[in-house]
Amino acid sequence: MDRKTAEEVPDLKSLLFDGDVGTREEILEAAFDALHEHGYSELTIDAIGDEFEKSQSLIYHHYDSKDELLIDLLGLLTEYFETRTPEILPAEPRDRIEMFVEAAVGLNDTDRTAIGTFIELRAQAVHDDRYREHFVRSDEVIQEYIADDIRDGIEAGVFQEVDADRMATWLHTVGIGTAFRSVTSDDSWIETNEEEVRDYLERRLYK
Amino acid sequence: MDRKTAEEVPDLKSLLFDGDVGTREEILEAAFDALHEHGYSELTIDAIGDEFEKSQSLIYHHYDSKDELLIDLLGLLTEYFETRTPEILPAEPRDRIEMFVEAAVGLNDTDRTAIGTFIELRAQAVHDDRYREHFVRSDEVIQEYIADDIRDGIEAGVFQEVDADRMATWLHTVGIGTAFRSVTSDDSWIETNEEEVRDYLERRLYK
DNA sequence: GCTTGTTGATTAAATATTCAGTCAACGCGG
DNA sequence: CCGCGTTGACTGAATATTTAATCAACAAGC
Repeated sequence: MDRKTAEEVPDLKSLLFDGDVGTREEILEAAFDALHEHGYSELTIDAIGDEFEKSQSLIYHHYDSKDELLIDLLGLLTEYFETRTPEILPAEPRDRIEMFVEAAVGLNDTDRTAIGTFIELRAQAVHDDRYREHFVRSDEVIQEYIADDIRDGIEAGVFQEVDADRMATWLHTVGIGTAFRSVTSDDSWIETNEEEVRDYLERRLYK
Repeated sequence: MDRKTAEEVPDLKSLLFDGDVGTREEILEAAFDALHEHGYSELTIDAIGDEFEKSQSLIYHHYDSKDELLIDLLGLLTEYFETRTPEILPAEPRDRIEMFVEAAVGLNDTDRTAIGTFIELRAQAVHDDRYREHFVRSDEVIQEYIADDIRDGIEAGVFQEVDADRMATWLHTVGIGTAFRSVTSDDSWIETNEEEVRDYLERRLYK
């Protein structure tokens, strides 16, 4: 079923919760792990319970339903991306753009397992508006980060005078496409894809 | 849950099966309709049975399991895209590329509901290699169609001398990203995205 | 001793799958 | 042609299993 080689999943706990890890957080992490292991359509409360040190029934002490738990997890993940993204970006506009491209275009194996989980959650938005809302917002936020970087670069004179919003929209779409394709297909196209994107940036954005 | 306005689903039956519509085909269509209505994770045999004129239990006369049925449906859909795509393309290379871009970038509402179903199936590939195989192959096929069109255009002198495989890879990735994003988010970015893609083609591909 | 967290067992509903039996069509020997 | 056995499509109900959710009881800290 799964083609990943290493079993280790990025430790969401340490990423998402600095310090105070209560039961609620343990549950969220268990849900994330179970989601990663079984996929959304096979995700059961039992499976979440298996990833959870304490009793499965304790989940219902903290959440009213499985649904509510998953929506909470989704909120946590999107919020994480929105707040942490600007914190880890380098200072120089060009480095910042490179980092976005790197993240989108050059996924390593560890990232890919996490991104796969994220993609599966996103796919739920096709039929569930509560999911859709989260991604509408997170797309806006991420895209605005990119647009800001482009504007900074233009201001600093290292980028050409492009339409920042337009290029940010496009870059984000390419990122989503690359991520989706890479977790649902093989590797054969990745390098070629990256070449074209970088070539595009050289011609059109960088001075 | 759903933001589509019109209830009509594209008539798979008439699209996929010309003439001889046996029970097996009716089941496949029912599965497609149910998938469209409920989404993959909420898809039950009962729901498929509801879209199916005959008895629900008859499904098991034709298929060993729900799983087998869905894999069969997937095969049918990918095969459809692979064989029909070249048949409906115009003659001129530039028109052909335009049609690909149109399909990827300018999704109307009817298309979007069908694409949503397709995207949900594709998302299963994250955890199921049987799904993955289908998309690896169909990506290759579609991408090769695009590459061929580009080569034709270069030969005919209407396109610049670009690396056809590289641009085809990139175009297909953009198509996947646009499709995925459009069925899991809102509309606000669509036009901007299209502008950038068309601008890119004008600069980089068209003479 | 009251609140909060925790547990294992239990329930009720949902869901996939099976089954016993009907029916219509078909082939074929008389 | 006429009975008759065979076959495959089909049905409604039954079954087996999975799964979400509940509950009564226990423990610990305050």
